[in-house]
Amino acid sequence: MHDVARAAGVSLATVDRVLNGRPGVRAATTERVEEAIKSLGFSRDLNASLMARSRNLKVVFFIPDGSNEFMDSLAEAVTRRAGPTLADRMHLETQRIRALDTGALAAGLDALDPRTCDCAVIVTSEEPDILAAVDSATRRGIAVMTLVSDLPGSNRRHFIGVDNVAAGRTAASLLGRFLPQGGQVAVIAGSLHLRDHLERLEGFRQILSADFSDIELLGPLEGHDERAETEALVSKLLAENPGLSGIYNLGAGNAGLVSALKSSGRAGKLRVIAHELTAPTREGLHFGAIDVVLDQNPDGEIREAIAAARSLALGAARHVATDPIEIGIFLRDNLR
Amino acid sequence: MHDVARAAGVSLATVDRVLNGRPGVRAATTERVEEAIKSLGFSRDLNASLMARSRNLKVVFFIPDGSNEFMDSLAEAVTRRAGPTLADRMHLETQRIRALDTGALAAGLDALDPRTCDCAVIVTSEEPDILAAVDSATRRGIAVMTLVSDLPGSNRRHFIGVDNVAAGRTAASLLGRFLPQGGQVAVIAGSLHLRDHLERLEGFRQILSADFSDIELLGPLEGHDERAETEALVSKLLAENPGLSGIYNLGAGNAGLVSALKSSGRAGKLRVIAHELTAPTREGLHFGAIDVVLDQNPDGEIREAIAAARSLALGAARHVATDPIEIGIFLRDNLR
DNA sequence: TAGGTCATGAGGCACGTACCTCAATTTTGA
DNA sequence: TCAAAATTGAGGTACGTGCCTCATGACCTA
Repeated sequence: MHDVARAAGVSLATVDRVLNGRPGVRAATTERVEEAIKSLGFSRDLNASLMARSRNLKVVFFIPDGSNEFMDSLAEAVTRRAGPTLADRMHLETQRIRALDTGALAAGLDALDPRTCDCAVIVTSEEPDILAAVDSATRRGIAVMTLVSDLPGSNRRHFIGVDNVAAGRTAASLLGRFLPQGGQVAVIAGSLHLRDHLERLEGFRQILSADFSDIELLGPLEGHDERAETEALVSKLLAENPGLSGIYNLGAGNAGLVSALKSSGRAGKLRVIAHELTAPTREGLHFGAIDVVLDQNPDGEIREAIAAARSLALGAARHVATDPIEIGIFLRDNLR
Repeated sequence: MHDVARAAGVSLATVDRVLNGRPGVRAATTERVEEAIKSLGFSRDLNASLMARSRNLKVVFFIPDGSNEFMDSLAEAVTRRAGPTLADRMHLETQRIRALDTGALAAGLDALDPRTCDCAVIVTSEEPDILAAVDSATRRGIAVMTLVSDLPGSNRRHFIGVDNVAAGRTAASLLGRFLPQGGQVAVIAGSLHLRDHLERLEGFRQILSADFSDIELLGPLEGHDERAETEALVSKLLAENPGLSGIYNLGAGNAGLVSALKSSGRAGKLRVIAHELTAPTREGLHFGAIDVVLDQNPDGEIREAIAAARSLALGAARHVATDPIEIGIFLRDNLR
């Protein structure tokens, strides 16, 4: 800061006012300071800054509540990181929001006080009231990031998630190789209104039609990400199609999938691919009912979200670069 | 530190002497201070500490040089991290050491000055002179970590690497599902003297004999991780075994594997699994000569090494906890 | 008992930033 | 043109730690 002040011909106090957006600086002076910052390649020291304020960087994660096990593992990942990141003056808080309750999420965002919260991370579908709440939070000086599913058209500063089209392609590519003789494969989605499910389906179809024309696609069927509904659906599917050779469940409800496979007595005889490494899919892998699980890597997503929050806290940078999240592929044999 | 000093009934200076292992403190006093530290749960602030010394935390990576592309990607991962970590007062340096030149590695370790280097990360095989160099560096106060391959029996503070047995199991599990009719599968290793190769082979055999008894195993053959040798080996293999249905190359030399497959005209007709995502394996995936690549995740390894170095710099902690490195599984369809 | 050694306390400066006050200077508006 | 308002400078304290000096007092040995 001394160097910047000298280069711009101003005092430390003025540099401080510019850096922290405090009033009392003429536009021309601000410009001189910003030029000096750029030409010196100065970048503020987040750790020293937090120390000087004797304040932690606070990030609030809004994660859907309900019966979705993947969301639970996201929340657990936040909890796991909370200890270590505290040493770097970051305070992570988790708020569970009733699934699909956009009003509650909007209210949560509105309640954030910019004096105590620097960054909010939300998992949400695209809804107009969320869009408004994100913009309001941004105006108040809280950086908002989207996780898992993006919110295009909003003022969110960053998005972190996997490439779902690639996930669908990968599922097709594996199933195609698992079934060299061809056969019938059923696709089960949670809902065809969900962007991520649609993207996975798109990728799956792409590769199946391009590379594995011997495979006939059945569905997609909708299980609404629920255990009971998915179980009924799969039981019916298995009963009506004795020749079925594979299933790709690109949604949730895996507990139902596994129990239907078990009770049909055909677990292990069909090739099955599912999403997200959770208790039911782990069990499915372990007992051979599921062959492969594609995982969004919740730990990686939380890790990158935290890294992005630190970059955003440094202020200026309009665009933040993070490592892409890789899709995890799990068989019984490489389970953590 | 004030709280600790008060609780122990000593001055700040004495706490500082204890924390930094400086002389001039009676054993009884040291004990009082350490008790106060434990009962208060005090842990020093690495960022403030580095700032006070106006010094960066220096980590030197010793990475084998030569034609091994995986080692190159490790080095690139270090370079990628160097910028961002500098903001956290970490200075990363890479030294490439001629492959298998244990003398050079030992000399490199011996040349480290504890005043300018806090931590060394080495990739090495098990050799007595390396063991001695590691112990000497540790005595001088430099924390040594092993990467990729461990050095049991040494004073290394931490090991970071993947579970190679699990990698072998995963390869077998995939190949087994790729070949539901059974068939002949050849295994190619770099050298049966390398611990990681042996572990992969062990895992591969485990699963093949347990779950896929229709598959006949050919080999292991040794390609010594070299392009030309591997190419000759695979060409001969393909010529002599017209019925071969799969290949698992658990070593390097993938450029040779791919070109042998191409020139035999059987690329895409055999199921092929290889290791490490590098230029030749990417090309193999892209053109269908390789079906799956198992990757050690060099970026993840470097990330965890850096995190571990920070923990080690905090001193006391005898044991450091890091996230396990997951094996990456790549098909053409989820390439980064 | 004198002289020496060792353990400890007290306090200062430094690191890079935040944020405060007060005074001095410049700009603005009527 | 002059007072009021806005802008800027100067300098202080703080954050948690490292590292230095100097003084003091306890203990040991000859």
